[in-house]
Amino acid sequence: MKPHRELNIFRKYLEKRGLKLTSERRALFDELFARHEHFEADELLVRLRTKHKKISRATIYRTLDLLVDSGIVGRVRIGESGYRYERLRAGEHHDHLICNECGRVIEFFEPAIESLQDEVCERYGFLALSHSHQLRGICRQCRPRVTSREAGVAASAASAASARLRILPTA
Amino acid sequence: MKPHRELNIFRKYLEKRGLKLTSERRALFDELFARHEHFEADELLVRLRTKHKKISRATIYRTLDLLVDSGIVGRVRIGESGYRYERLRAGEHHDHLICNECGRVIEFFEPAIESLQDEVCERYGFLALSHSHQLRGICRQCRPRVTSREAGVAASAASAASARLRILPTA
DNA sequence: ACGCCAGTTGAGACTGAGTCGCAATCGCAT
DNA sequence: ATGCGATTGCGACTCAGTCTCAACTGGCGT
Repeated sequence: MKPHRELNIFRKYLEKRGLKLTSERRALFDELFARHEHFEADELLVRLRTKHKKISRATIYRTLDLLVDSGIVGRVRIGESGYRYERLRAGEHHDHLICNECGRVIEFFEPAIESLQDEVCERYGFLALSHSHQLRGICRQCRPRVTSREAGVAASAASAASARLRILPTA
Repeated sequence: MKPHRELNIFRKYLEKRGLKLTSERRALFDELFARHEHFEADELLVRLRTKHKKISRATIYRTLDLLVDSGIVGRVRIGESGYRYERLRAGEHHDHLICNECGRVIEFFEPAIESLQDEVCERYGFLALSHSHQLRGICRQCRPRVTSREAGVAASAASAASARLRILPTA
């Protein structure tokens, strides 16, 4: 459970470019690996403020940048505004199903999609460096609630959606 | 070429909910369908400011909301900040390849990916309402330039990337 | 163990994108 | 032409994230 592995990666990352493992960076790292898989910058700020020590917002963001750069943490654009961060297990990769109702984030991995992506890239001579793939909608838990609540517009949208399974191409 | 079709959709959309086709909405619509496939809100603001009439930022955003809601225009989160809009040809749908170097946006459509998505949703009992799928990297045109410029770090990243075609899972 | 100094921090000003409230104005059905 | 609900522009506001800079500190060299 102890994130020895990640800490070492981070340590080495810092060392390699003459950066320091300050108490703030350490505290942030610990908080992050204490429990949370997904989190937002301000969430961390509050959490650290109340629990441990006060760390300025600037430092949170700066440290998060380092963690992202070192590959330990991923930065995702989920939802309407701002970023969301998530721990990255080395080598692993996944995409997201995001519930518009409860905000739940479901991770999924579909190798076949990945290889089709590769194919698309080849087709266009495109060298992919990263990708972002999210589906937004209603999760299993929220579906009963939603369909019963909004019988009108939403229901027709929902039924149309279930026929084609994608209706409002957000991207 | 004249976007009669879209104008009518918009007109009907407004009518249906007792909204008005004001000169500002009309100007925005025209500008949008004059040429541009992809654009940003501020781009429109500037364009309209200089060319035709002055339209406030608030109105730009408000009108864009209507256009998105009416299904004529799509709102995409591309790049680091803010939104990007694009005209939507009815029924069509596509995803994006975005070049980190030149900003070029390549549209692609891969039916097989779409149906795999549907499958994933089914697996999780998830009702998809929209999706967003983007690959970031280097486009064909920029590849020679980039690899020659940055022989070191970038090159190793690039070669690693070409082996697996995705390296830094951004989402 | 100590000192040094590049790297780091916090505070708060700043930015950019987008939203809001409200008084003045306009579209359009009658 | 009239009336009134919809719409506009303005500017103030929010929110997330960045920047500046003086004060502070980790950890290498001795």
